[in-house]
Amino acid sequence: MLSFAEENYLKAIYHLSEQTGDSVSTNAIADMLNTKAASVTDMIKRLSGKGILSYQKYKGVQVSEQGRKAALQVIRKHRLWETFLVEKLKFNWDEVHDVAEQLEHIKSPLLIKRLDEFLAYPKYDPHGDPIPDEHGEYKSKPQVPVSSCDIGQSVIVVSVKDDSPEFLQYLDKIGTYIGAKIRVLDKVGFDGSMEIKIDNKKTIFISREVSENIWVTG
Amino acid sequence: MLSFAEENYLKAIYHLSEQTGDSVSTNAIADMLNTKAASVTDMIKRLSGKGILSYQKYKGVQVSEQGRKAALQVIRKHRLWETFLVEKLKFNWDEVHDVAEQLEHIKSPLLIKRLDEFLAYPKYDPHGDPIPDEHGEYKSKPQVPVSSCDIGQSVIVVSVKDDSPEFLQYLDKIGTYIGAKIRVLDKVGFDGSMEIKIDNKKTIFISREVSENIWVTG
DNA sequence: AAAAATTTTTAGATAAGGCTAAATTATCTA
DNA sequence: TAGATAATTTAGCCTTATCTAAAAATTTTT
Repeated sequence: MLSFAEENYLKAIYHLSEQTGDSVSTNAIADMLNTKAASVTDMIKRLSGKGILSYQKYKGVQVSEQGRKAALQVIRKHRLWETFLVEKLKFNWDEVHDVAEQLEHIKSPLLIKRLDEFLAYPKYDPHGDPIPDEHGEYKSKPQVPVSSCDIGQSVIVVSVKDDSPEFLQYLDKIGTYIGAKIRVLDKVGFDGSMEIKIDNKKTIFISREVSENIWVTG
Repeated sequence: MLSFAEENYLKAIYHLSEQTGDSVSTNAIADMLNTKAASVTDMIKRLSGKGILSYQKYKGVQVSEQGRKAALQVIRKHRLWETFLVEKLKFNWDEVHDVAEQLEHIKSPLLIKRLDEFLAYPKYDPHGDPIPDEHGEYKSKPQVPVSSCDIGQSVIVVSVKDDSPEFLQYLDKIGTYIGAKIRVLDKVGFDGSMEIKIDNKKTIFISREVSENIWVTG
């Protein structure tokens, strides 16, 4: 049984290893969790001792198969709770993260089973991310960042890669949501910004950073 | 902001002080929380320092007004979650306690506000206990233990004072639930047991202990 | 009211989790 | 390839929450 803190480390390390595909560095973990490298080293040792991570001094860590399964269960809980908060309790998608961060650590298999049932077995959370099933299985929709789309392309928003309140509130303001239609009107070579039309209504410019965080499907 | 452990102590002490009306002893707290007197002494000091309890060495503790308010908010959360689990997630009333014990510590005023709304502002939890509102106000139904009823009296079950799975499963087995009708057929002076008829159907004997834990209204 | 029993507190440890400062190892650069 | 720089680990300390054993205070008994 993992503690609250151990689960948070595991989740962060799993996400980092998914991004890079490679082993994860102590500093990267410290940055993500807003903690210090020394604390990370301590925790890495404990999680290695439990068989959750494999670790070589000074060489970074990798998530073991056992760790991967445990991480996916935490992610499953997080995303189910986010779905609950939005679908049932009428939270806005920018309000759910911190609460789900707490709820994901509740220990009760029955609770998660029933919650899943109550939500009618959702496959994606409010940010478009896939919800793993009880075996850790999930399927992602094929998707690419808007930044990689060509001029003239019309696409549908599938997920957002940053779920900070600031970014999500910005998306609300420009009328972008999961399922919205985006047409690429122009790309500015200079700074990578783009001109897009949303739902055949508003035409706006988005920065490169924004275009890299909105993911779409053809 | 109280920690997980502090909230648990406060809740236990509040419940004990409600029962006795008096100041609460270190040992009583240790018993209720399955911990040691020494640990209780430490925690009492910390909670006193925070103004939650008033405390005199060797003389037991009392809950301050500030402590009372904080305790009622934890109890409110606990009972709202229990209601959610039974009403929405189809938990049985004997399955909710441990999960609610975890959920009650989630910190999010918005979550509780929305949960309350989602449940349509329930006044009583699945065990018949009143749910305090956001100001800590609540009204208990007038009620007495079955043990204090007279032969021939017909009453309605309003609440149960023990919410251990064992007791609740026993109540399920004998067909007793919140709202059930009980008629007292006989009282045995020897051991305080009683013969009762439930919903005009089953006639059974219940022990004194059971009759003291089922509360009813005339 | 003194002795015995019980309750409560203190003292000293332990484990989880975190920090700072110093030491060590890797990596980059000239 | 040697120094410089950056990343990582170790060492030592802090806090929270728990424990056992011993000391002190309160109650109960005789």
